[in-house]
Amino acid sequence: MSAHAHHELTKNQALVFQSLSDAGGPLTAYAILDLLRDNGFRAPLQVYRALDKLVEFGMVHRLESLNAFVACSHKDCAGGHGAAAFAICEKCGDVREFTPDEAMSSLKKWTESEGFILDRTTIELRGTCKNCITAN
Amino acid sequence: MSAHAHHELTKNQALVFQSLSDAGGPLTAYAILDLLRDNGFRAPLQVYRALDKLVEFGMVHRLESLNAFVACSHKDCAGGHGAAAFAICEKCGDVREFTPDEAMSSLKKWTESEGFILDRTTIELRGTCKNCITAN
DNA sequence: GCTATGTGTGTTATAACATAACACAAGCAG
DNA sequence: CTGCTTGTGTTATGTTATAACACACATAGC
Ligand SMILES: [Zn+2]
Ligand SMILES: [Zn+2]
Ligand SMILES: [Zn+2]
Ligand SMILES: [Zn+2]
Repeated sequence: MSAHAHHELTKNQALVFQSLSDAGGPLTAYAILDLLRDNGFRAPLQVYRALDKLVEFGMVHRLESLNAFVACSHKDCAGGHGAAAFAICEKCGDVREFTPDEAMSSLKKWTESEGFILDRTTIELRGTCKNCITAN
Repeated sequence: MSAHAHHELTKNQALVFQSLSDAGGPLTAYAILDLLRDNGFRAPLQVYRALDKLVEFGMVHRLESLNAFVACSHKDCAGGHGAAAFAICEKCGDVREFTPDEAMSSLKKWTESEGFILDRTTIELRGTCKNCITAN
């Protein structure tokens, strides 16, 4: 058994999370809405409210530079984790999540020296992924 | 004289840049539009087109997590610089730009080990600034 | 039982952010 | 002059996100 208890998801939250997991990549709120119309979703708020909770739970991350959302890449992510970073391929749209521990410790040094209380961090790298380079 | 030649700004670009410089903080494109109505601006595109160029020149940075734009904090910034990071206070809206050299070198190590060609980087820290803490 | 409170939901409408498409003007290279 | 590039002005539209209101359900306190 996992050391972390899974959050109890409501029906809408579970549907939104499943859409993101199945997609295997980022989706906009409106793309999720279209995927879930057959499940009774009719309005953006139904998606945004579920996303708000999933982000709060740490099961979904928001990609600020894409205005999109992605399921956390950690298997059965239920409790969230430290800061996440994302490498976003401009060619194929692939998104790789990783944990930038060393970069975060450097950024934290800056915030501490400045007396800035850090709440959350956005780190997004735009570029070209390995596949898209070798494929030329 | 400066070692860097200043970009020749068009009238619209100069007006937009001046608005951002005078503001001393981030502005949305529509806020800039409102500021420049008396100067003949009538439509968002006039602002966005100027902003595109100013960002390209490196004189203005886009804050992804705010959908806003801010003048580069470097005095008479004319040629751009390496990656920038921003500490954004959630209380007062203050934005501090800094150069996260150490964090960038760590992130570059990751991209190189993954074969990811890095094009540009977004680093935005959300939290509470020193002033807002001491002021409680 | 029956309130009060909190959370989730459904719906309509609207706000906020960004781009498409077209026409025209000015500068400059061939 | 012609063709090209860059900037501009305008109208319309597309995309992302929230406001406001009504209702359903569960649960805690009396
Ligand atoms: Zn994650
Ligand atoms: Zn790729
Ligand atoms: Zn700068
Ligand atoms: Zn502050």
